[in-house]
Amino acid sequence: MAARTPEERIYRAVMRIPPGRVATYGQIARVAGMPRHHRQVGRALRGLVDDGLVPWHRVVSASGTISLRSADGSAEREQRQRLAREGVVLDARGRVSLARFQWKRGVAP
DNA sequence: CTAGTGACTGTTT
DNA sequence: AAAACAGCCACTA
Repeated sequence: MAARTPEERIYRAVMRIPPGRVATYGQIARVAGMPRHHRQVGRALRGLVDDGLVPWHRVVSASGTISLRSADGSAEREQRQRLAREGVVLDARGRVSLARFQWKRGVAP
C-alpha cells in the first residue's frame, strides 16, 4: 500500500464528487476521513496544480459561496464558469443552492 | 520557541 | 443577519 498523505486523501475525495454536484470543505474533510480538518482541505487545494484531474471547482464553502479569493476576482469567475458548464448555477446572491447541488454520498444525480 | 494567518465550520450571543 | 469563540493543521516571520 502506498503511503497516502493527507493531501492525497483530500484530492481523492474531491475526485469522488460527481459532475454537476458540489461539496463543502467540511464534507470533503469528512469523506477523506479527517473530520474538522476543513482548513487543510483549503490549504491542499491552494497548493494544487490544476492538471485537470482534480475538480477543485466543485468545492465551495459551507454556505455555498465561492471561497476562492484573488485580487481581481478572476479565480472566482473561473470557478463559476466551470460550475455553470456542468449545470450548476448560482442564485441571485451569487451562491450555489446546496439544497439542490450538494453531493450526497451514495446518491447519484 | 511563539505568534499570526489562511480556498473553513459549527455553535452560541 | 452578523459577530464572537473555539477547534484543527501547516506554513512563515
